[in-house]
Amino acid sequence: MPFELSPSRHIFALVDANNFYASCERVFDPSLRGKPVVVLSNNDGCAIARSNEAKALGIKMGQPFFEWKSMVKTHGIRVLSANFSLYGDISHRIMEILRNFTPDLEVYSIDEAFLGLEAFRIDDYWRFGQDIRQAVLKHTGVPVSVGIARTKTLAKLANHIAKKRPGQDGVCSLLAMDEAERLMKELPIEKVWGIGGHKAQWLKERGILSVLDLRNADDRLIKKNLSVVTLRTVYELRGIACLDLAAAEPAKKTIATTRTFAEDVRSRFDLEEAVSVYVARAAEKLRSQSSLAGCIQVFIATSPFRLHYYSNSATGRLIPATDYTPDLMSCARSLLDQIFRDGLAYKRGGVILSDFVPAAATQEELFESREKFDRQHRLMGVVDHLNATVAHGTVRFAREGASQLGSTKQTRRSGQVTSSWEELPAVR
DNA sequence: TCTGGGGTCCTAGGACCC
DNA sequence: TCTGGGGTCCTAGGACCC
Repeated sequence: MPFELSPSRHIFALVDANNFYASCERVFDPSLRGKPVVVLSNNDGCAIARSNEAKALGIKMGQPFFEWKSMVKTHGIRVLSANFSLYGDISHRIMEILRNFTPDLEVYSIDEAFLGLEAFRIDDYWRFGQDIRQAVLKHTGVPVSVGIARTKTLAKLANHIAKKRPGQDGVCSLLAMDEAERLMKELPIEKVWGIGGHKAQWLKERGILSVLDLRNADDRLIKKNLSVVTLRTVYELRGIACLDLAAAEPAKKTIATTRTFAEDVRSRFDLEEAVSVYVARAAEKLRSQSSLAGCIQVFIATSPFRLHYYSNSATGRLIPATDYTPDLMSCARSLLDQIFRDGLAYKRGGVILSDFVPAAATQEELFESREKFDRQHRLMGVVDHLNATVAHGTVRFAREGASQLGSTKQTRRSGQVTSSWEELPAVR
């Protein structure tokens, strides 16, 4: 058997912010409250967060801006470029508040976390959920919803109910199984964590329509056709925990920096500049988790929405594994040579690092020059420190260029109110 | 005209080996 | 008509997530 079959004795709470990016914007600009708010992706391309008012207008997640631009004036929609440093900062504060409720905390994404509660004696879970909501709202201004249940998948479902069902007041517990069954009967399967469009379609064609149907589905049918991942989901719906709380953040196995360019890039030189910027950024992330990369991949592509789409990538091995930006840039440049074709209008590009080893591990190949390695390591340490403490981009490599080629367009961004002294809000 | 970015896990199928 | 068998390792691509 792949996992234990006994009912879970865990208790999970999933805390998830409501319309997180839109709510963050409202914290520092009260004039956004009560109005439809939409936050845009890089290059102001498409909607990545919507307030409830904007959702009610029919603007979809991921929908391109130009498709609903005409509604902005008529409905008074407030449109903003993404301000990720602000969201990251507020996210961090929320997680610290949640840590006061339990040390068993898994930060699952920028706007949600699982809490392990089985170690506590809690008489009224609904009340407990309300306490969490009020603490986060009071200290950050961001509204959150809380779902409580015996498995992570059920806690996710509970959170969905907490958000959508009137009268829940933002909290829902599925600890009482008969109540859980009643609600499952009403919910369609695509609301389940792990059931995407493809699997939902397949299941519906076989008459499995509600969450309750899925919970009662035949194990063999699920495993044979939809893999063990979905079988695990079905077990979780039955209250059998297959997913544990991951309190420690695991090191990443791949690190990517990819962008859609603000404008077409045509020349080999300009493309190299853009790729170098992405290498520098990816290498910085690599060093922040103390890894060395053994593999680097570079890709470039023209617009997939135009004729004659071209997309290609090249992969190189790094021997020995490294986190040294200049070496990564040299390798990226020769990879770019392999895939660059003249005469095309490039619209996207990126760098992906993988095959990591811990930076602390003894590098057998390094006996040639331990000293050189140490020198490089110190240099990168200084660069990272300056960019982290003074301002990002304080120190750059010549190959990154001085122009803004390959960078993104953000014409509607709110201020750096929490991360820049100059823009700190004044209270009167 | 205008269409995001960064991850994880699993599976199928090819290469290779004995 | 008939074309070994079984194992491992690796990679590309699919599906899903936020």
